Amino acid sequence: MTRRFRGESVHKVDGKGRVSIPAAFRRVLEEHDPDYTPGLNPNLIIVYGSMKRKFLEGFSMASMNEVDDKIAALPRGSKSRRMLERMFSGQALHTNIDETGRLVLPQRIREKIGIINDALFVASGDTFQIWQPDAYADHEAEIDLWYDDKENDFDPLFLLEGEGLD
Amino acid sequence: MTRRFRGESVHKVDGKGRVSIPAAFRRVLEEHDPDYTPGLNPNLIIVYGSMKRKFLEGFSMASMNEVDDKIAALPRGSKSRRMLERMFSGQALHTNIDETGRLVLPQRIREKIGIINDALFVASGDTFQIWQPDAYADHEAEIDLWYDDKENDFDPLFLLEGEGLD
DNA sequence: TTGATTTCCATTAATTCCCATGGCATCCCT
DNA sequence: AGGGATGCCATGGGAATTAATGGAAATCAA
Repeated sequence: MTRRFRGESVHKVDGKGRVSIPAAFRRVLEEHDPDYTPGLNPNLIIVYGSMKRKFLEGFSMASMNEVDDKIAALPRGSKSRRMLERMFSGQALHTNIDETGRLVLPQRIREKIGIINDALFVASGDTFQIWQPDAYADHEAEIDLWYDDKENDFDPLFLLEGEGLD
Repeated sequence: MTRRFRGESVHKVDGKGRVSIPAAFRRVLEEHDPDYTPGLNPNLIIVYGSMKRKFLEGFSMASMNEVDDKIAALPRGSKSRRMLERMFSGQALHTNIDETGRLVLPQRIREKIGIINDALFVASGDTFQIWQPDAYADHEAEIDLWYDDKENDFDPLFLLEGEGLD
């Protein structure tokens, strides 16, 4: 296993849709782009998916290839395969980071998830998510509630022991 | 399992957030970083977690990978998994020790646990914790309270027999 | 040809790098 | 056993770099 995305941070989005990608994420994208060489700009895929989805998902080239391969292994014409293909082929955008470390989010995509001035980047294993900050807070509220029930010194690692937890 | 963290000590934090990591801890981090080679600087992950948590948790690469794998084994979309992913992917920081044996704690993280001039490092099995010294004292007091309930000659090792787990 | 998209340059704050010092503990040599 | 010499450890300070962000000029595209 190589290096994963890690961390969260908020960045400004300007009128043209430009956003800085967290520097730490850039390192991962570079490392996972087979075409990358120092001095060049790493590629990545932004998946926006259906209207239901309230965040964007960023894939390194390596992770995307992995997903593509898995999809390709599904029976041709199966419903799952068609669904996945639509999402990861159609509802996705191949782009790259520019020399100043920024990514351009087209207006249509920004509108879809309600981003205006700020974008929240959150690492999630071998992909990362981009949220409109308030939407993320709402989304996480449920988890927070559940967590608030726990003892003050509850260690989430306990969940790894996987007893009867959901 | 190999060598574990052991001991506790206080170190200065300067204006830039630099703190020396206890030398003994460094040895463990080096040993547990698959990418480490003499002359290089070992990587580690600092997990800061939710607002509730009053300390930082330091993971060697090996321990972190172990945790990542266990998380990946949980059912996708379950509350536990999302909770853990948020904590160990989002609320965490991948960093490394510099040539002088120091670690940099970004301001945001220092503020979160109230660290100003000093940081207390406490070993805890295969991870270690970083506390604002006074906060740790309070925390210890709670543990002492619990311990005071036990008989005078209560041997903590008795807990290993796994009777009344809580 | 007008709005949108890229490039290129500029600024400031944050982060990293490099060099320096004093304190201990160890080693070693005579 | 004395007395450096050696080396790692904990810290500090300043210089050099990178990161994040803004704005204007140059290109595209329909």
